[in-house]
Amino acid sequence: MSEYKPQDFDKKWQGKWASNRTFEVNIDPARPKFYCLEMFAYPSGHAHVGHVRNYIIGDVVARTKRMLGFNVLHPFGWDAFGLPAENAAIKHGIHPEESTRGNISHMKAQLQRLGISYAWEREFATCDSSYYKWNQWLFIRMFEKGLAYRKRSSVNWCPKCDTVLANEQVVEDGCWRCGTLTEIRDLEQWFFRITKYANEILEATGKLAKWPEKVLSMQKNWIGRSEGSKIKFKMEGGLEENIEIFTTRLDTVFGVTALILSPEHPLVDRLSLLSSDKSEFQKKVLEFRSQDRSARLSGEVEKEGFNTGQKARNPFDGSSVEVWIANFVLGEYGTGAVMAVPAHDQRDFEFARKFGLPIKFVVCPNGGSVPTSMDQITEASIDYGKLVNSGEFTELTSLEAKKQMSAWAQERGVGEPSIQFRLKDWGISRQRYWGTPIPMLSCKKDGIVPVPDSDLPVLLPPMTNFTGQGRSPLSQISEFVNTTCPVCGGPASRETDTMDTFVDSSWYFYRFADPLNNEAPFSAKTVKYWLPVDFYSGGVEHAILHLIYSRFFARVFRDLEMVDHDEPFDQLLTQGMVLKNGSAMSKSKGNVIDPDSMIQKYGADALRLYVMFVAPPEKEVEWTDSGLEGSYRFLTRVWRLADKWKEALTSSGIPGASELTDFSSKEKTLRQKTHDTIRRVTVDIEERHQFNTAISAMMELVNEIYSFGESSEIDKRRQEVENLKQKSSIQAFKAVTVVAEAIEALVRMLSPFAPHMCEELWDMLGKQEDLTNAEWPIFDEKVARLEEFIVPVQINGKMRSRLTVAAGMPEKELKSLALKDPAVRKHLLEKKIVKVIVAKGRLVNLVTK
RNA sequence: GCGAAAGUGGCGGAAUUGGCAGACGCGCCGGAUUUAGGAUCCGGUAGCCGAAAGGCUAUGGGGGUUCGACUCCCCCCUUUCGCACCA
Repeated sequence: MSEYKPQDFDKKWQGKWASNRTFEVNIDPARPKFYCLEMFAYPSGHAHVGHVRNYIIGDVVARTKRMLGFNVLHPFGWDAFGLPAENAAIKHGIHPEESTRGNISHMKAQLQRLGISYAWEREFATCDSSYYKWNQWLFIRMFEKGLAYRKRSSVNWCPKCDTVLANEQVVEDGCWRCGTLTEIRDLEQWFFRITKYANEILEATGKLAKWPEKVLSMQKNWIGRSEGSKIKFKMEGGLEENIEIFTTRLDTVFGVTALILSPEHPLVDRLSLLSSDKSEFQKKVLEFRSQDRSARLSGEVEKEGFNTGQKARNPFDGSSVEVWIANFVLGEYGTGAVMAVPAHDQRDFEFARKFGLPIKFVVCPNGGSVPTSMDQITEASIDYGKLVNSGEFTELTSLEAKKQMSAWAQERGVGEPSIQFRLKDWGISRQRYWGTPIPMLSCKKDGIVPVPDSDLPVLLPPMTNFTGQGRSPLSQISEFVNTTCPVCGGPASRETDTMDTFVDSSWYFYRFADPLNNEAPFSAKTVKYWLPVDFYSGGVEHAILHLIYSRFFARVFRDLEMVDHDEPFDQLLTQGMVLKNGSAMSKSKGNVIDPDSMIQKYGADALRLYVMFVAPPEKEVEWTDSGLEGSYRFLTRVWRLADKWKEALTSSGIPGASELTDFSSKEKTLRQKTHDTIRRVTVDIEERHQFNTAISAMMELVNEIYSFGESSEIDKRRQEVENLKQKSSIQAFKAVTVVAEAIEALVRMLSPFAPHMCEELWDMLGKQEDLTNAEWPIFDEKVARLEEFIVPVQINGKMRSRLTVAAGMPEKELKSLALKDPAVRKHLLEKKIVKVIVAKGRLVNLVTK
């Protein structure tokens, strides 16, 4: 009798996998490939079970696919640049490089202790110059194509830390690090022209059939396409300008009673000069500008605005309307100006009520009527309907009016159809040290020029003193900043900002295909074989950022003729968090479950199995120690089973189950269960990604093998084979064969979840071949077919009896059997059968009166 | 406010095409084994009535479609997530 002690062999198998290079792969055109990827990790120091869940999900898929005959690429690496390491450097004086490398090696060891089947030879970190070199190379290609450009824009500024913060680093108006209220500053920034692909990316969401609906709808909302028109209103007097507005409700244009500009609108400064009280005008504009962004973040803010005193002419009816400036109109969206239609837009309505603007009703909703007095109405009427008071367009439906009005405006040169997106170009400049240097120079004579490819990478210079003071740490290193212009040879200065780390993560999955390439980011050949990623899993928090950026990069590569696909990820799984005491694990909350201590106590396999068994992968789960113990118990149970049978199973002369006939009914039942389990587990893992039900199917099989083996008759046969070996009776061989079939299939199917134990059992069962690449058990439909069914009999939809019948019994016979059944007859007394429904061998329902 | 998803025993969760609701596991109860505890093995475990046989009620609530609804349709409630002045 041996005992299940994972501590005795976990390390042994991990060592063998590494020394045999079991998970390393090469291109093999003869075999179908499968690229299985989990979102790579930010090396924070310690992985907790929440992180680890994702890696286990990917590992089960990768290991299963390997056994199914696929050439599986399953790599891992590190998203190693970023603020936390730099902040730690400021706080504790440890260089980001040092802390990052230390964290990586610790986390790598954690993943290895879990037995995740990564091709570690492909590992890289984004802070490796051999990786970020290609960020720079790519940046230059994008610059050449006009996809990377510089412009002035407003950014979040923390006055205490004296640095710029990314949008996502501003939490409730304040700096995420020190809580100081952030300000808005205008700075020169580099942008990626993602908006060029906005429409394409949006339209292609329809093709992402294997992505969760939730992620697709988040992306659609984020891109935020809206169709409408741009219309020019000519200013009267004062300025000889047009004010262009964007609207999706051109049908309401006869209801315009004002134009409203955002405080950031380009005309605002000139309008202020025409104002009777310039200083008051400018004061208000500045107030709005500083308030605007923080107001948006905090949610609700009172609508404020003022009349500029200027007027503009509505090209449709020639009416003259006042031009206002208000805080609720966004500068970055559309044209930065809107037409106010208080009768048909709730925001305009509120604004009009507050500031006494006229309200003009021009669209009568279907079934509604035109209000007699505007004083009565309490909210805008936003529904489509029939136009009133709209000149030649009166009586048209909203839809028809939009079309005709748009054409009307276009003919007269006062408007055009327009599509606007909520998505903005991606600002990638970061005034930080720990990131990829932007490979650009500024020369007095030649302007902004890229670093020549031959000078790449622009290495991140050594830095010792992290103060967090002053902007762009790199600007403090004069040896870095001062250089020569590659065009004229004169003095030039380097760009001192670094790239957003989302640039790093937007294409790392291509690099895994060809991680050692020195000539290019990757070769077309390797990427053509391995990409797109077949199965990608990670947290839903990346639904918009990383997953949109990557879709953008794929298209950039495509247009650079480096790849020949549009979409980088075929199938996406977003895994749920692991909670402890109802909330996400975090160091600050002190509720972190450390995988290492669990592995120490129960072994890697029990942890792996529990995490997969507790719920479907997309769901959030609450961590429970007792659940983990249950999984450990199951593994112990499997172990004991194999241990009990190993003598008999390793006897020579046992025929394969498929070579024998005339099994007893008990044996048939176990075989049926074995093959049905193969079917269920395969579908659950491969197609449905319902790992929890795959495991419960295997648990059922184990229960079945136990009850089969516990019978004294079978146990006698087991002993007979153990003692007599090849001289055993055919009956004894049959019993052992059936168990052998079940246990072997079980060990194979369980191995993606519990690879260490299964390797050990495989060895124990005398198998020579390598389990990692062993064949997935083969499902035999004929064996899985039940010979007998239990058919429920209902009367008026209520369960009354069960019939045990042979498979394939004709309807007629089933019906008469049901009617003869005593339990059924009891319920049929004094009742008339109106109808009998037989659902193809599954159920009988008698309808009575 | 808008959008999406979800709501099933004490708990995590099953139910593949509209066809036996509660698979599997946790927990709990009982039995076997054991000097004892632990471990293990076996059995029980939605609620209510009943000694039992059996019956009734149950998938957030209310209606509907159907021979039959956790599953489809309508209304409502609750929870979670996402978006939130995008004109």
